Amino acid sequence: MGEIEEVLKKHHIRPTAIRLLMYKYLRDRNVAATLNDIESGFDKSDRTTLYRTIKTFEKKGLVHQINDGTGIAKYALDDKTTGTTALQDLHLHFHCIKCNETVCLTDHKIPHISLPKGYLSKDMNLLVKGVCDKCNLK
Amino acid sequence: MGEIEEVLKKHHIRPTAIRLLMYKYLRDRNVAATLNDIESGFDKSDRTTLYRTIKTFEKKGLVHQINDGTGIAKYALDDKTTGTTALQDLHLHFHCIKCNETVCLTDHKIPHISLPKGYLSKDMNLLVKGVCDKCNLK
DNA sequence: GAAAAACATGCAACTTAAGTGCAAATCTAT
DNA sequence: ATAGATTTGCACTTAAGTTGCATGTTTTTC
Ligand SMILES: [Mn+2]
Ligand SMILES: [Mn+2]
Ligand SMILES: [Zn+2]
Ligand SMILES: [Zn+2]
Repeated sequence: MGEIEEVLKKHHIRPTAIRLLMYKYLRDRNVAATLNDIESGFDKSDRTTLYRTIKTFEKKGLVHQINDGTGIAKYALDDKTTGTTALQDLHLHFHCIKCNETVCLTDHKIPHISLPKGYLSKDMNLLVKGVCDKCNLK
Repeated sequence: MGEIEEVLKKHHIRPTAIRLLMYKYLRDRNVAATLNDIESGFDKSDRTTLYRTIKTFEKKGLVHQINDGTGIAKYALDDKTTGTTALQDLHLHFHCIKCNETVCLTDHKIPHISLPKGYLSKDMNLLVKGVCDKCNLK
C-alpha cells in the first residue's frame, strides 16, 4: 500500500491523494499520456491541479515530457530500472501515425552522435514516426 | 532574377510576390524560423497569409517543419544539394538552450535505428539540445 | 479579349493547450 | 492550538495555430 507513497517521498514529493492517483494512473498505462488523457482518467479533479501535479512530477524527476510532433505534450514515468539518470540513459520515442499513441522504447538507446566543433550536447530526443505493432496487424 | 521563380515553379508553387519574398527570407537565414520570426521580417503582410504560405511551401516539399521542444513550430528550407528526398536524407537538428536558435545540421545524418518487431518507421527526428558554437565562445 | 473558373490574400473570429492569480482548504511544525 | 507553508480549485489570461468568408488577382476557356 505504502509502496507508491515511498516512491513519492523518495523524490521529495508529498504524497497527497491526487498525486498517488496520478502516479498509479501513469504506472498502469503503457503509452504516454497527455494532460487531457489524465483529465479523462479522473472524474473529479481539476485540470489545473493535474497540470501542476504533472509539472511537479517532472521537476522532481519522476516523469519526463515527450514531444512527439503533434504539438501536444505527453508524459511518461521515468524508467527506474536504471538507477542512474545519465545522458546515456536517453531512449527513443515512437509515435504511431495511425493510433496517435506514443511509447517509450526504453531499451532502444540513442546512439552516439558527433557534433560540429564548438557544439555542446546536453540532452537528446530521438523520435521515430511510423506504424506501431498493433496497428500493423490490422 | 527569375532564379527563385524557377525554384517555386519546379515545386508547382505559383510565384506570387509574398512567396518570392518568403523564399528569399528563408534562404538568407541560417537558422530555422518561427512564424513570428517571419512576420517580423515583413512590415506589411498579414499573419494568415504568411501562415498559409509556409504551409504551402511545406506541402510542396520546399520547407520542413522542425519541432525543437519549445512547443513553437519552426521552419527551414529543405536541403536541395541532395537531389533525392529519401528517408536516408534525415538530418539532425540542434537547439541551443542559450540563444534559443535551432539549426539544421544537414550533413549529420541520423544513424540506422533498429525497432521492435512489428514496428514500421516512416519518419524520424533527432533533436539535440545544448549550447551552440556561438554561445560557447561567450 | 471578355467571361468564367481557380487561386491568393486580408481581416475577423475561433480553438485549444498552456500558464497565472488568488483565495480557500489542507497539511506540517512549533 | 496556532502560525506557517503547501496544495487545491476556480476564474481568467495568453499565444500559437487554424478556419470562414469576402475581396483581389491570376489563369483558363471560349
Ligand atoms: Mn520516454
Ligand atoms: Mn532540418
Ligand atoms: Zn498504432
Ligand atoms: Zn546558441
